Amino acid sequence: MSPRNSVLEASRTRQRIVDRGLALASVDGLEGLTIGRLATELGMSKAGVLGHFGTKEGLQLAVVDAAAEMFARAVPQRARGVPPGLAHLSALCEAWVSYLEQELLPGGCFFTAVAAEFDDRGGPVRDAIAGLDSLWRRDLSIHIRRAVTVGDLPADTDPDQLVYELIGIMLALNHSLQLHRDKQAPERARRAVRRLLEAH
Amino acid sequence: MSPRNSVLEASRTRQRIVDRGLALASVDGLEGLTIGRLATELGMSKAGVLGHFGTKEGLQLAVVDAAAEMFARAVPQRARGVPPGLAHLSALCEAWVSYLEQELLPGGCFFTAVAAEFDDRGGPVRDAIAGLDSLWRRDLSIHIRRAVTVGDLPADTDPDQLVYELIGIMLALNHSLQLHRDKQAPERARRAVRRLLEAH
DNA sequence: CCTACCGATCGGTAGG
DNA sequence: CCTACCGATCGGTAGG
Repeated sequence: MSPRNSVLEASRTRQRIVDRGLALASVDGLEGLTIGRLATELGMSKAGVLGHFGTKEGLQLAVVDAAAEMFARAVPQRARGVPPGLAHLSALCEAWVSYLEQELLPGGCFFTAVAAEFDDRGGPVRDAIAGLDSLWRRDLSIHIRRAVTVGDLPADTDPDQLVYELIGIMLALNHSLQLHRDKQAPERARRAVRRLLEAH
Repeated sequence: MSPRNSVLEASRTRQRIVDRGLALASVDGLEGLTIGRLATELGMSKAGVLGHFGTKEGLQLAVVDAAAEMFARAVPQRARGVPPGLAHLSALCEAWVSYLEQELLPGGCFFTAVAAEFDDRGGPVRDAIAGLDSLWRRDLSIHIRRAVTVGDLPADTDPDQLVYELIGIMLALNHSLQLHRDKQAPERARRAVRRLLEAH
């Protein structure tokens, strides 16, 4: 009854596949995400799923893209109206903490999971993940330097060091939430961020 | 030529399997660790490998045990001679940083990788990982409290908060090393630890 | 978007 | 510790 869909319907189907794939991959990883399971859960055939992406790697890249969009909406776009400097940096961190706290995906932060998974491999998927992480680090670094320029942070602040420590706080947050279901973790993260930004 | 080995030979074979399994799992995860590949790399049959552990889950648990032993040798046992208090805590952190810096396993820190992998599942493997992580957190917490008692850290120190932030530093270290091959990361970690222990 | 199929590999078992 | 095998599932293709 539903072969040969219109272009619109096809793109809607593609979106459905990617959304479900993102949820599955956040739990089982991008390698554990299988075309067969995705097809079953969506009530489709494997060929129907695969047709939208060509190969499994194509599917994985589409899922990474979707995760990046979700992160962008939840964190940097939330802080858009906030004026540059320490206020903006704080807003970014707060959005970041609450993004992790909300657990929008069943398996916790997608990027933490797939970064650990693709860490030590080569290929386009790993490159996409590393590239997005680099972009985010650069984004953070820019806001830190802006806060220094404005005078909100001392002139001898080392932006890369601060980026490093902020990332650590968020990695620890995801770790505590996922592995120990520790409900105090978000508050610990906020305290750590506060202490870090005050100390500098 | 080699069926029916002696007990000693059997335990040696088992150790060979676990060691290789640990290296493979640090790269591909505990689920990506397959009996077939392990057998091929060791020049054995699949049944020969599986016989030592019964099931794949048994193999996974044995590998987790081996990783815990490796970590214990590299970190807490290194700090054994150091007197309690801040000195001991600092020694623990330095051993921890250099354990990650050395990259004894091809895939980086085994526990970071498998924690992210088994995060959101159930079962004995997840429980083993979470249990070991809890033990290590408790160990750290004890040394922090000891440093408070001795007067090396202020009386209002929150041990769990400090544990949280130390773990973040080490997670960020592994992340930077594995995803970006960042050679400055160990020095950043050391600086972060120093700042953290001085601030308290 | 489907059915029908491919070779390869998975974890695991029987039997020796 | 081996050979020989099991059903299930993997990613992917042919053809419509």
